Amino acid sequence: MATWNVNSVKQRMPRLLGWLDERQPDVVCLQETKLADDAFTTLLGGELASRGYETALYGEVQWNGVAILSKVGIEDVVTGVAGAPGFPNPEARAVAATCGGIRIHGLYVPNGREPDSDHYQYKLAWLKALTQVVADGPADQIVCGDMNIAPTDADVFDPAAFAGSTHVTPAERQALADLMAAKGLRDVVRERWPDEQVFSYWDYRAGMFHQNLGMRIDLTLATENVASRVKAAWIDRQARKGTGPSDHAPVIVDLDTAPDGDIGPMIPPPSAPRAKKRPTTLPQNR
DNA sequence: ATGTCCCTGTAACAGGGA
Repeated sequence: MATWNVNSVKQRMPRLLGWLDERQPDVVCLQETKLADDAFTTLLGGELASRGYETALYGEVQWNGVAILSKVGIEDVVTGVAGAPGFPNPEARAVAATCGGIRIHGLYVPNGREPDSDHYQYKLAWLKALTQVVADGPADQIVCGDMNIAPTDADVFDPAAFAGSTHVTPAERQALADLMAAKGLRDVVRERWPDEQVFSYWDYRAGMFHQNLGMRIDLTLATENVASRVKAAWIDRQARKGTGPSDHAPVIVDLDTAPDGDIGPMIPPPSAPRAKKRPTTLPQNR
């Protein structure tokens, strides 16, 4: 499964379709689609259906917008977060569905803008309501998306550069910690890369991506049942390169098809045939 | 520090959001 803030699904369509064909995820959570549901379906419905995806959409005309794409079923769809405030009206920032037996929450958490602003208070209240929804949910859950919070100082390129800014304040980090504690959620990408700089967002401006001056604010959090099935977890930086990228990279998590141990080891036994060595005469790929 | 990109509305730019 994967989560990706695409920053306009209309602008990102060629990149998104190519990426789906390349990575072939079973479930994808999209954020900042910036498209009403009827326009989303007109634009992408056929392309997604031909690839085997069903969709759960919660969009708006101009801002925000979230979606879940799934090849493994999409049941009990819920849009929005029960009990969450609007700003002042409800915004399209959350969609949940059960896909392949896992309750998936695809989220675009409010930005917060400035500490102690109305929008910042909205962000904290919204996260508190989300925490209750997740706490009331089943044992198999994934909470993912653009959380607009860097969990620790290791998740920003320079903590000093973020002094006085949102995304790193103690209150935001505490709200995230409370959300994780409510259901024992694990940050599966950080667990896989405990000592690496792994960013998911780089500002478009000033060559930030080129210099790897980014933040890790797109998270995949999993309950114990699901986290124990994780076989790989990474941020797909390739998708941030080249022409017409989003400012966010996708986060990809591979799950075993059954709880750990049920289908045997993933590493082939020594007797398994090895892949042929590549001939050394191939031209260098540069 | 605000150099980019994306949206809408209104008209080939302004203003908001990230």
